[in-house]
Amino acid sequence: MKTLFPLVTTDIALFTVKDLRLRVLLVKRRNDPSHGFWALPGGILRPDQDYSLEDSAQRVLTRKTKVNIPYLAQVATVSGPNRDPRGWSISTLYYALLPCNQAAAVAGDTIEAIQWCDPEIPQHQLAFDHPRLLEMALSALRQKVERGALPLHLLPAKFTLTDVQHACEAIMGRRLDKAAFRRQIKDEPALQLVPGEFLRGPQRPAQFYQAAPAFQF
Amino acid sequence: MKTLFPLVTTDIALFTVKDLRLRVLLVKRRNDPSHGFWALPGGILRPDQDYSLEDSAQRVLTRKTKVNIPYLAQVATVSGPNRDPRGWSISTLYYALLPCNQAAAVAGDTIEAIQWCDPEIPQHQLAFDHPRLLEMALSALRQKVERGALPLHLLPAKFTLTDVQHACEAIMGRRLDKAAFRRQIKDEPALQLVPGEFLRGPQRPAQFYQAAPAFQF
DNA sequence: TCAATAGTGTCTCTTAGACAATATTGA
DNA sequence: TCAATATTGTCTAAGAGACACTATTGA
Repeated sequence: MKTLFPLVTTDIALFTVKDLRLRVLLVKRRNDPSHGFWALPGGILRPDQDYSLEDSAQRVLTRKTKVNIPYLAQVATVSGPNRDPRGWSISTLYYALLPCNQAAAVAGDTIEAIQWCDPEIPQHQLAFDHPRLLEMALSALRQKVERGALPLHLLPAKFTLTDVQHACEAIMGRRLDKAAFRRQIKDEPALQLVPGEFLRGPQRPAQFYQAAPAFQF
Repeated sequence: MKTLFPLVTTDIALFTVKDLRLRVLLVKRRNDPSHGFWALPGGILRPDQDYSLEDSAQRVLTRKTKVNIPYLAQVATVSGPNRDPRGWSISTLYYALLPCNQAAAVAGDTIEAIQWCDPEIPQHQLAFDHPRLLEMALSALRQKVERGALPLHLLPAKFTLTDVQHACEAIMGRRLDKAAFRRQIKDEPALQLVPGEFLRGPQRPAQFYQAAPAFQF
């Protein structure tokens, strides 16, 4: 009964930063619809297994990519009779952040391949309305950082202030002024100095920081 | 099969400004579940009638209150097995704006009564998770105005700059500085001066403005 | 010493908030 | 003229951006 119950799904834009560049995870679909097309990872809600849409997104992501995600944020819900060939459907979109050092995702069930792509220069034609979804997710992430949130979920457990700045620059797609950036985050309670720990190299050592225990992006 | 298909609904926080105070529309439910309780207006998605969730919200609102709404904005989608006694459900929340001079809504089908209430001092115990939904909707509306958007949908076709300021003050719940407010909106393309038209009274006349044709909140 | 990056200081310009001054009407 | 509200001007403090300066290490 396509017209009685809509298809309820979640889609996730999983972001990471590799080599100072923002990347989003795309998957190549093994099954219909859109078999062989690239898309954002996503899947159908299972009320018998999921406690919420966010829970469903988490489960779908784990099954498709074998990675566990520390942070999910809801972006929006799209809907309509034509966005999925299977009929009237709604999809709740999330974006997620993954530290670069955990981004060794592998293809899981129902997936032919995965790839970390530049979210602004799509090298694949995306299935369904996923071009628009990716745009919405990136925009939501940027707005959050624009408003001063620190994307610490993209970083390893210990990081330098320069690392934080580089992550923000990768997200925003532009260079940030070092002094202004540090002034902004100077009194940020999310940042905890790790006493006595420094990143060393052939230059002045950089103080290590960590996310505060209660930190939420 | 409650566990196979979730119940898909929309809920709407419809705001207006009466006598310089922000008000939200609440309805008293005539049917189960939560018969006799007050709640945000909302209803079940009908894929055979609705072209989108927003369309569904619009339809539900028209049926319940006999008012047609010029603006709907999606806030978020909530979900889970326990938020509605009928079983696993999802609800997409919208907020909407209605000009004060069109706020003569009447109770429609499935509604016992309606009331315009202070969204911050609930005089009724709300059904389901609607206290939280109302809080989310109000917060989303305030953030939008905080970022400089002008809630012209709350105003009649022609209005003065003081009217705009009063609407913003009602939403934000605090007084705004007149000079600063006018500086901010001075070059706002959404505002069009109506030449030669003034609000007159026992004081200096106030210039009338209207929303630009392409205006979207 | 030098190269390289960390971290800080300074200057300017913009803007928000507070507050005051001026403008224009009807009565 | 007066009361009342519209509209504009001024002062100050805070913050962002640009840029340069100092600090500290390994080699």
